[in-house]
Amino acid sequence: MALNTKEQLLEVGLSMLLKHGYNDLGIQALLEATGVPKGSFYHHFGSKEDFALQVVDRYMQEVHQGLEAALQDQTLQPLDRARRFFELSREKYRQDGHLGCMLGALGQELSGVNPTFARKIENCFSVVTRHIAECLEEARQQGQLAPDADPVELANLLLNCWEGAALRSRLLRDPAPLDRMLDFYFAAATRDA
Amino acid sequence: MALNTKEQLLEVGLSMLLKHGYNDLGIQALLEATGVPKGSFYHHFGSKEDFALQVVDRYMQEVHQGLEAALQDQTLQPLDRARRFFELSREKYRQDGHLGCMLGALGQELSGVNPTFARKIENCFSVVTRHIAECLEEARQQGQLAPDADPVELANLLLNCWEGAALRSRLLRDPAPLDRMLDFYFAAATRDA
DNA sequence: TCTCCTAGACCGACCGGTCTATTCAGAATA
DNA sequence: TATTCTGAATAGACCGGTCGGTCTAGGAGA
Repeated sequence: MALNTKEQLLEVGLSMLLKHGYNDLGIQALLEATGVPKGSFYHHFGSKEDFALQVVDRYMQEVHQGLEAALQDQTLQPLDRARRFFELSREKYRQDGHLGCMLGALGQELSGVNPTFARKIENCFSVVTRHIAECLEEARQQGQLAPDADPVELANLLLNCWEGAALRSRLLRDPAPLDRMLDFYFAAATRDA
Repeated sequence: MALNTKEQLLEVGLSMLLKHGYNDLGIQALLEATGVPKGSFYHHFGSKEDFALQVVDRYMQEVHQGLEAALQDQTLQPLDRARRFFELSREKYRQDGHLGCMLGALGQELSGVNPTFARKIENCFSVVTRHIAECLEEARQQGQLAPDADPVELANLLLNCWEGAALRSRLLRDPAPLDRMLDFYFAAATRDA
């Protein structure tokens, strides 16, 4: 049952962390929600911070699933693959109740005081942009983007703007800002291809 | 001294809130930093939440100063006025140690559980976009933007993307994402004017 | 004196984390 | 196969510290 218990803590912890953020999530509340006793929690995790970092890892597993599903889809043009990834993310946000992106939320909450988390989240962003940049480079080679376009910078822009739209979507509990942002970005990026 | 005490709490509270966020900011720490006794705090503020909401009001006063300084500058073209506002904001972030925008940080941290804050922050964003939209409408009329451009939507896009860049800037303690985002946005917005 | 504000001791609740006892599946031994 | 052994996992009482908030007393200006 050990694996199940840990998995359950991570899974329920993921949704609670998304809603409450880090500091507003009490261990006790998590244990009550899962029915897991405290001893088990501290058997599997060294501390609350360790736990949260592992939740982020789990979150990133899902992100990578989305990246793979979208960016490896050979039936789409490279640029459409990139857009597809964010549309998949939008659907995930919808399932979670329009709470936006956990990386953005934890990044904002913790990066002012906790360098470990700041590095962790920035590293996650950097990994995602790397994949997207590869995809955009392919788009550039196929003429979907201007020949002098910088895929790495374009990928960072895309992700950053997405995170801003995700914040607004969280505030409004409405996915509309996400779509508006994608429309604007892809129209702008392709205009002078 | 009453006014001074309250002002001091708001001012020091502003910088501490920016760095720590809401839940990680203890009343006690604020009182130690200001030398104000607890009784005074609860004389001026009904609760921690009330205090934080007033800090946001104070933050918005500064935002409005920036809006006025930039958007009323008749020596600039309308579109340059809008850009100027964000450049002023960027300079403010720099002074604060590249911690980004307090609205974005509090919005991310609290909007999952606290509807009062969610509404408050969303309202702040909405007020800012309204001013920017007016400015963009002027730009449209002067031919700096396409005749069929939607100033309200463009203003929301601009602010949302800015907030995303501000998050990344906070993570990296580096203003570069802010400038990249402005370059991209204004190039895109003006291209088909 | 009356009102506003300062002053800080004090409160119960809750926080993250520790500790010890117990359970239990499976390896080891015969 | 029956028994013992062992370590991982469960279980929750318990800890000191800190949290936001209350209360009462004192001081200052009208």
